Amino acid sequence: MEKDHSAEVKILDAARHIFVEKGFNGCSSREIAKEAGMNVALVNYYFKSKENLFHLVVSSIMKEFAHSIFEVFKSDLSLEQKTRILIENEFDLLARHPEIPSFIIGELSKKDQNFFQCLDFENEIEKASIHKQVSEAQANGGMRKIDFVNIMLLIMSNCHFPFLAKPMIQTVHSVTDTQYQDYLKIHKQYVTEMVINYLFPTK
Amino acid sequence: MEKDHSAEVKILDAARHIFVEKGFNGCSSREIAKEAGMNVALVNYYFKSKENLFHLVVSSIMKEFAHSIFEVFKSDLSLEQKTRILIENEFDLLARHPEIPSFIIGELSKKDQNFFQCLDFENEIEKASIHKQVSEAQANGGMRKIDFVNIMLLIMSNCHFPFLAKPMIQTVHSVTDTQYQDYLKIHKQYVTEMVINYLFPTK
DNA sequence: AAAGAATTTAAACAAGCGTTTAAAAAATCT
DNA sequence: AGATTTTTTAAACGCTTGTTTAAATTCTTT
Repeated sequence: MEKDHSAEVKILDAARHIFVEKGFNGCSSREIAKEAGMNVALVNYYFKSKENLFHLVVSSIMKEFAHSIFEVFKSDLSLEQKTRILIENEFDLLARHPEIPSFIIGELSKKDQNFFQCLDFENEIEKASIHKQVSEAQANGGMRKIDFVNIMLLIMSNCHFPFLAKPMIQTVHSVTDTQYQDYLKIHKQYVTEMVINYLFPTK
Repeated sequence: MEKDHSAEVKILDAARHIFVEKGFNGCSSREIAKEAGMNVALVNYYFKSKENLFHLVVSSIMKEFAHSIFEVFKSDLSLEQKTRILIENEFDLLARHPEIPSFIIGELSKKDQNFFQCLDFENEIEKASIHKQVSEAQANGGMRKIDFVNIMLLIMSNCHFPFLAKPMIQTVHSVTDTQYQDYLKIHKQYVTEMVINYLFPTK
């Protein structure tokens, strides 16, 4: 028999919203249940525990963000084009979910690291055979010889940090939300140019 | 009369250690008091409330990091040299306190932004007259014409994110602590070269 | 040494926490 | 329609939270 999922989904949506806004320790099961319009006991009825619900929320968010990256890895493009699209996609995705990076960073720093190894991103990277494409490009001089981890670190640093540091920058430089949007828009262009120039120097 | 500060300092040190490790909502006043070897009531006797103690801890941390930056701003060097030293200093400071960025980012995203405006960084920036130096360098073609906020965003992104993303990268790429240290060491060189090349293109 | 102020303590406060229970309500099946 | 299972509910569980109180202790001053 099929059960009606609406209660489960309502709780999951509310949990995602509240966990992201306040963190695991910054909210209560009752608060999540209230936002979902449900009784407190239903949280544990459907999801066993607050911790388990949190685990599900974080996993689904990380999969969403990882999917966006792996789609580009798997596409049939040059590495330079992949880099451009990667930056474009990250800025777009982050503009739609600007609060996610600080949530992930903040929560992941408090939990043990083995907590999310089940997602198995290494397998996905392998399937996209992006390592091979990088090695070949570096062998024929089309790309600067840098380890793949450092390449991803360079790209992701420049995409994610502007969103992570938004509250910081706004405090330090007295910037409004609208002004910050403008900074982000032009910043994407700077980042693209800087990273491409560095990774593909012969161009 | 002078009071003995040892109890106050012990609590402040314990608070900094535990707040940074577990976040404001991730620890209790009793836990802080226990680490300081004091009675719970002393936390409120000396610091009025947990929130106020937290405020003091965050302010002192942010001043420490800001000081390191303003020292470079105020020095008598070219912008290119300042950029090099800024990156060098940030990587060194972060290597000594790798858990601070994720603490600041994680906690600042949950609190209201006016919370820390009392630190008045804008005044410090003004005193260092860094804006003037940038304008002049950009006028005579020595530096790419980018707003100061975007310049700082470029530099800080590449310094801080590698420390923010450490748990993430280690999960995704199965990297040990020692291996990650090596990635960081070489990454500092990449970042310096990339940022300098981009901000001072004629060199 | 006595008096007064500052510090430290154990105990208690109400409130909120995650989770469980057992009964009520709704839905499903025969 | 009656029986059975699934979903929802209110209430309670023991425990921890930040904070306060009032008594005990230590220190300082006279």
